Amino acid sequence: MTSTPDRCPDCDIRLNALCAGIGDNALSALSAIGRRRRIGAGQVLVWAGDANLLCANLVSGILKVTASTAGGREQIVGLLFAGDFVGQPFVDETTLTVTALCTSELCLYPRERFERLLTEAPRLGHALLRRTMASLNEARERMLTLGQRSAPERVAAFLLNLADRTPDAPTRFEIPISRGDMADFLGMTIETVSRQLFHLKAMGVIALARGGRHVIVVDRVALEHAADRGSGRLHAA
Amino acid sequence: MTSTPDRCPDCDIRLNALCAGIGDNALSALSAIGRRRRIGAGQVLVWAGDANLLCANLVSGILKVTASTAGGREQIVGLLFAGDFVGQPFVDETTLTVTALCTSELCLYPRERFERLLTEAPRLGHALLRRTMASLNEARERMLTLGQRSAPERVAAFLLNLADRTPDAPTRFEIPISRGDMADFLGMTIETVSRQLFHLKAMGVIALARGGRHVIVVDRVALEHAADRGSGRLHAA
DNA sequence: CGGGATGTTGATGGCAGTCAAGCTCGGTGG
DNA sequence: CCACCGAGCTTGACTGCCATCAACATCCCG
Repeated sequence: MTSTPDRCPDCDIRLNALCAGIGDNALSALSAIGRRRRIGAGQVLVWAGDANLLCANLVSGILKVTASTAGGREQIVGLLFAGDFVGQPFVDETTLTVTALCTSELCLYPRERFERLLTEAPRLGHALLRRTMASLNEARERMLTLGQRSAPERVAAFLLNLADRTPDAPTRFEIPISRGDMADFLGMTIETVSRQLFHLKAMGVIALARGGRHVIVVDRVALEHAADRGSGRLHAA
Repeated sequence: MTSTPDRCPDCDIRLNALCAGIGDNALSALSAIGRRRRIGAGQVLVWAGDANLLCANLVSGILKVTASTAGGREQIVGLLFAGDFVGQPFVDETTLTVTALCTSELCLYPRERFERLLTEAPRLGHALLRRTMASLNEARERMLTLGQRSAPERVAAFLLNLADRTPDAPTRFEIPISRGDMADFLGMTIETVSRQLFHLKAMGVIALARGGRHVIVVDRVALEHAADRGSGRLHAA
């Protein structure tokens, strides 16, 4: 028996993941096809180009979803946190690579069985639709950033996003990813990321600690201003 | 009577839009809440920031979906063609502007009623989920382009996409949007788009006609090569 | 045929990428 | 406890791509 159906009730993400509010039948069906797996930092869960066999819920940890060009440049197209859904239903060959940024725990589902469940359990499909819509909106917001915003704007907006992700302590937080990943996420280079952070620090907008990983927002208004217009931008008409 | 239920059978997009394969009950329910509307080129269907009242199927024409910065710069986050779904279910205030690029015909649904239908008609929800997943994959592909690809790569890839969209005549096609929209789509300026097209033309990869709107692909292999690596790029390791 | 919108071409400059050292910090072993 | 080591990060110098500004050409429509 790969699944212990009664592990769900005390699962950390029971209430905010896909499994929430889908009804008892769907939940036990989902539980029946799921199995837990833990993967270490840097390990790859799915390679782009592989047969698409897996979907999952991320129980704990952080994953990056990346696309890359023929030339080897990499773009992080999504960061996944505890409770997020992982995978590309309805696609036969994956186009994206999924990598753990830190030790992460997953609840894995065979893709085909998960898809079958989607047709059988409408509320599960509905819950996934909501999540997918939200991901799409997020992706579109990021298209705006990648297409139109300057380097200072990108970094400032990124920090604001992180700050808002920590509702209890919005002025002190940890950057959960390396400079390199930050660069891949924002569509720029490590050096430029570093310089922009330094610039914000020099302006007294933020302070950095713990090897640049810990951020203290000193002047939130200035940070918001930087996110909207960048430093070297023309004023709006 | 705003709806004529029997208009569906001879609708142009009956077979490839959301309405396909959702069952007769769902179809007539959808038909019952839908009403046709025609909008002219340049007209705005939805403004970002408005109350989110509408969803729709695009029956004919082309729509652009745009996001814009506080400074007024605009990014096209999606282009919609006949059969595509329009709107953001589950969101109360729109963040995106939807504009017709040419005279377009829509089948409009009040958002709330459409959402209710989603819970009542599982196959409709499932069909929308598939479409949304596809849109998300497309959005991610575009994030890669906007974040990592050079100007020559972007333009070449864009032309290839258009070519592949016309299965019957993949070497001769019309660019359905203006240079300005192309620039907003690709995250660059009108001038750069123009120059890249000229460059491809000068290299003998494409030919242009009808005021630069009509494209003939002369050397497909070269175009694919340009899309992967750009002209001025370092060779892959 | 005229005028406005759309697209092209040219000159210039700034932003961010590239290449190359140096630095910091956390971990390890002496 | 301290010296060493290496990965990750910072800083500097330089280059090049692409945005910007500005004319000019072309197309389309009345």
